[in-house]
Amino acid sequence: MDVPLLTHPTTERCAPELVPNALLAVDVVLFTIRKAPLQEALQVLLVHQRDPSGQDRWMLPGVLVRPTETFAEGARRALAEKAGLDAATWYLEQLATFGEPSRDSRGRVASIAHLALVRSDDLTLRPGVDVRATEWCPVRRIGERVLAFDHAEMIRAGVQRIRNKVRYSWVAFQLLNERFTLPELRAVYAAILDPNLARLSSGNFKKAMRPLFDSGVLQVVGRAATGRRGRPGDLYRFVGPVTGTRERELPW
Amino acid sequence: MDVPLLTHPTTERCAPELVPNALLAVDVVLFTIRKAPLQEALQVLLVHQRDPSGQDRWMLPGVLVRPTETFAEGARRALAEKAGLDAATWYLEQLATFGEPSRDSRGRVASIAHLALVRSDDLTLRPGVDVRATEWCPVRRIGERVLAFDHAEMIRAGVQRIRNKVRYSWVAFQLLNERFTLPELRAVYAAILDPNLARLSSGNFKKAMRPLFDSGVLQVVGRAATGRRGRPGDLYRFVGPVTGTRERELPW
DNA sequence: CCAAAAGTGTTCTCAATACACCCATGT
DNA sequence: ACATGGGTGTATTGAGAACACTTTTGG
Repeated sequence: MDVPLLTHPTTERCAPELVPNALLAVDVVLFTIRKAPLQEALQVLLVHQRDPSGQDRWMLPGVLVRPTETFAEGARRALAEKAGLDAATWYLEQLATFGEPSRDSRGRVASIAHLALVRSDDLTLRPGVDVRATEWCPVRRIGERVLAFDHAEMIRAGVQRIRNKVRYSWVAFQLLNERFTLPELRAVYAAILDPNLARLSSGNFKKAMRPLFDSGVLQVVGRAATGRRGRPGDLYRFVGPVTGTRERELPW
Repeated sequence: MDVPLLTHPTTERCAPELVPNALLAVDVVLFTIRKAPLQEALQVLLVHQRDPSGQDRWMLPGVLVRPTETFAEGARRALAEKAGLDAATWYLEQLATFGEPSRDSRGRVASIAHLALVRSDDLTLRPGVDVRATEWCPVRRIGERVLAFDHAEMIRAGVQRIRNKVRYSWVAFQLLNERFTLPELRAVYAAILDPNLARLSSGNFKKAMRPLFDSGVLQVVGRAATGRRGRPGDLYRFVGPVTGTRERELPW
């Protein structure tokens, strides 16, 4: 709630300047799809940094929120400062807030975890000043990493969120280039939901995307370059709103 | 993030006690189903209180988070202190965090909005010390109320959350008594999702609940009392976990 | 006896899957 | 030529909706 617990009706009437009781932070769970076996294609950005105990640990990129910036601005700044990424136009949404009283030894810290998605992986990671290293870690291998704070929990929440969201919304396109083929799109769904999905026939997959064609948000824009074996796929472009949702949710 | 932005490596090595930069609060969107026309059966708890500008306004029950309590504990305390409700066993989950830099004139306040559900409405509301009045407001009528802060937005988020969640999880039972009839259960779904759902035949509704009977989480425990017109329905009991989810999500 | 409400069973429809077939490319 | 992978069409199955029918209560 937002009303002072000051039971003293002293400085009533207008803005009595309350005393801050906590630290606000943002952490970002940034996912991308990278060229790897389907099982490990979905990857998350980690940074190697000193944690409060003085140990070097893997953690999510994050910063303390400035007094005048929004959470979203803070999240994008975290990607810029920690990994040299310009996330100005990337998909970003709030995930959940983690604030167990004991989560940080230095005081009460509440961290607003965010989920971010980036198209393709042709990015150059540039570790920030206080960052020793940056890396893409396959989500399936997160268990092998020891993460600082409750960041493992944040990543779990992020995976759960994107697994749900990809089934009823259009966020999958945020993980693809401007122009893409249906097999590439299928690979995104397979990497996020279920590798077995790759075995689904291409015809049935296209039929599942039928509503998108009918509503015109998926448009043919050419033919894929010829380089791999077999017939090259058609190229498509997604022209719908980022926040759009499907009428019927996918059955997988 | 959780690492100090203190670029000075002064007090490095262990817990340098950071300076709080914000106020943490929790607000609760408490829903219940009350005896009213289906359109207005879903209602939310509001309290009448003085806001920072000195005006009396309707708002959600909320409190500032204490240094040693969790967000959930704070949320339950808000219901206790503002409306005299013992929410110790009620369903409660985090919704989202609202923290626009300008949302409170008194400083940077981040409020972690929570969603709570309570079975039935045989509760006695007891306004807290700084509360002028408490009331259940039909969600459909929220537009008529002028709410403090961004609490209208919080309620929108709460409605959206429960509309989604009721379709793939078992939270609907949190809005019913221990023993209930299928028509009562149908009324809950109709009140939350779509009043037209009440026209769905009882047979089809039971078929939609088929998986719950098969898995044994819905058990017959008797026959409803005879008082209304028509045949009384069977009484059921829900014995599944609160956090359980459906395999297949409801088609409505 | 009739109307109203709860519960049962059957039919119809439509969408998801499986599968057979056609097309384009590299070897 | 043929294997590989993309794309199109058709048949089959299974779940949801509509509806007819039985049961139990109050008027």
